[in-house]
Amino acid sequence: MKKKRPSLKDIADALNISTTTVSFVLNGKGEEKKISKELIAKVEAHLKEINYKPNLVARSLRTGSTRVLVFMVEDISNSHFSKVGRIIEDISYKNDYRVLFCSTENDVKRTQDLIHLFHERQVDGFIIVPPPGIEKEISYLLENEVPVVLFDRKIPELEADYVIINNFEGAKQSTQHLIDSGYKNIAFITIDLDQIQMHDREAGYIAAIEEAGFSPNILKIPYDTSNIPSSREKIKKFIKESKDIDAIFFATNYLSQSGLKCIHQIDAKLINKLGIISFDDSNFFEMYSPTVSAFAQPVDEMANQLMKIMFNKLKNKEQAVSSKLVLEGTLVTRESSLKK
Amino acid sequence: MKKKRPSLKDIADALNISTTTVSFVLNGKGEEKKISKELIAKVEAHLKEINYKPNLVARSLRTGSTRVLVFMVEDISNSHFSKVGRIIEDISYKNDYRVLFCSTENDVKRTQDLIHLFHERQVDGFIIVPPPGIEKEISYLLENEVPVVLFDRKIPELEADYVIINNFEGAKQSTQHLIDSGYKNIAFITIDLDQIQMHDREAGYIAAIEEAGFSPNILKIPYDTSNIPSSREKIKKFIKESKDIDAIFFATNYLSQSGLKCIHQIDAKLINKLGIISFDDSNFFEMYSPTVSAFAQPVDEMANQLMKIMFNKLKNKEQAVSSKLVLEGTLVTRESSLKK
DNA sequence: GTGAAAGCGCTAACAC
DNA sequence: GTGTTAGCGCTTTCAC
Repeated sequence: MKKKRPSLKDIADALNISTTTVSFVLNGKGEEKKISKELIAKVEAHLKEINYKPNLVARSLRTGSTRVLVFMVEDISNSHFSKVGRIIEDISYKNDYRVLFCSTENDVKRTQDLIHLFHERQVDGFIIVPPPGIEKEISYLLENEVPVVLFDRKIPELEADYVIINNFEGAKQSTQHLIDSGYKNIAFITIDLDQIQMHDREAGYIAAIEEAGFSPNILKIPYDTSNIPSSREKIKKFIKESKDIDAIFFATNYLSQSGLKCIHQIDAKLINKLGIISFDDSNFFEMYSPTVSAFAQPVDEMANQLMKIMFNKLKNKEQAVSSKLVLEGTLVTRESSLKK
Repeated sequence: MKKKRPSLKDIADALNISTTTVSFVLNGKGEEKKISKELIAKVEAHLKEINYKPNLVARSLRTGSTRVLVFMVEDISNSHFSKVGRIIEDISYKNDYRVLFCSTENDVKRTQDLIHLFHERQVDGFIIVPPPGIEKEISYLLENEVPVVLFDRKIPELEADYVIINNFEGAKQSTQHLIDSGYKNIAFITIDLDQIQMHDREAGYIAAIEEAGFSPNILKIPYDTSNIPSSREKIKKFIKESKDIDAIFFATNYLSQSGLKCIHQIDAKLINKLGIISFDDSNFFEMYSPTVSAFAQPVDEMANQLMKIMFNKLKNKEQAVSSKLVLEGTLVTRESSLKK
């Protein structure tokens, strides 16, 4: 026998008052609406007693707002993204928003599905790390005036707001740091993806290398989450075949982690001969032996700026204040990039 | 200037037909309701042209169903859970359900919030790996006849359905395998959590050890995601201080991974002297050197059974068919548990 | 101070 | 075959 969930009306009937009154009390507008203290107390007691849970679907239909934001990143298990996610979640909770997380796996089809799914369910805003090829869906959201903030990378053709870092500068500084430590034959291992942040990192590496009068040495791995072992093989082959390399700059933190395993598997002592630096920091790098240097993104600042822009959009739907932010990261030097 | 999103009514008006007709076509009931082929085609063309997206909040309010399920696990980045999650997602999609994933971090407060959040938003069903202390919320859901299936562990006091494995048997088999390989001094490293699956694994270990006439040697690590380094220290200390240990059985895959790092850090050659087996498999174990033996849960079968029970509940809300499943896992022997 | 009632966008029973 | 309409549970304007 099915117990129907109590509705506002059931409560109003039980208490012999109107739904309006119950609704006001429920939303903490009792005082404001000058409902008597006693009535408020009575209603609240009853709400608590029956453990009333409002139907948020109905509320959303009425108010047009779900108070839900989505945070779509490449891979939520990547510590860079999950750290930012965590801060975003905290800020949102404080402002009475919930956050749904999801991983796009950098796959357009999947991302499209996710965007439609959430848009149809009326989420209030999107924070997206856009995979290549997603321009159309993003413009669709923009046309429909759904708040969108891009993160980690921008889409140059699009009038969308974003918070990114200066990838070129970061990569250049990282490479320069290896050069300053005395390394002369610095390889760059990156992901073969046509995305602006990857191009910028590569360009930064090349700029530093050429300024120093060295020659670039680049390995590009296909982006393919399902095929980690084959990436490993490529990295191993590359390292084994280029015996003269004395340092490696990895373009992402997950590449660094794969790379470190490869280096270890080739020869347990090899890690002590190579200079290593990673773009993007990771908890793992502090625990590794040797500790691994990294170019760290300002996680806290990024999350805060992201939410500032998002809340601004949420509040002033009309007013299109364009916010395009390029932040600077910091070089975190640890043992792996000291001169060996 | 805000472009209002078109509603069913806008379409009906534009086409000079009723919302009913549009609704039927939209839901693929055109044929069934004997709407003329031409009209169907016309409506579909229009829907496509304006890129109509139904307001699923309104639909949910009307139908009482969101076609969303939640999958709540300890840590979605744990490969055991994410594998099951992936299969669940696939099955759900085929049945036109979406799945939301979230991590409870084994924290009651967080899990309560999550359950309320989703329940108020009217999700259709919950698949939950219950953290200790969550009994009350689960019974609340059950009382409200919300479909719930527990996973990975049961709550003995509760009349909730579940799909788990035979932890006792698995742990016993794993331990026995190490004994059969000739190890005599087998330690068990587990998590200090008052949860039945952990007790069962410990009991299985002890049973095998005592049958063989050996004595148990157990290390319990506090469950605390935020404090991985201190867990590492405990494991290292334990291994260093018990010089006579010749094998270790880890109670979870994440413990095994921590443990392997510890062993490596103590002495790179140590791994070749110790017998190792892990409860729960992981992709990582096949890549490691040596490859790591594990007691694998039947991921595919678990996910399928889980969804079978869930769909059964979803379809027959009334009929309470109790489904409590205890599946058997399989021992996957790899290099780490061969006699050294 | 409190209540009546409209309406958010959709579905589906019923009417014609 | 297609249209009319009630109603899902809630918020909020307006009336008293």
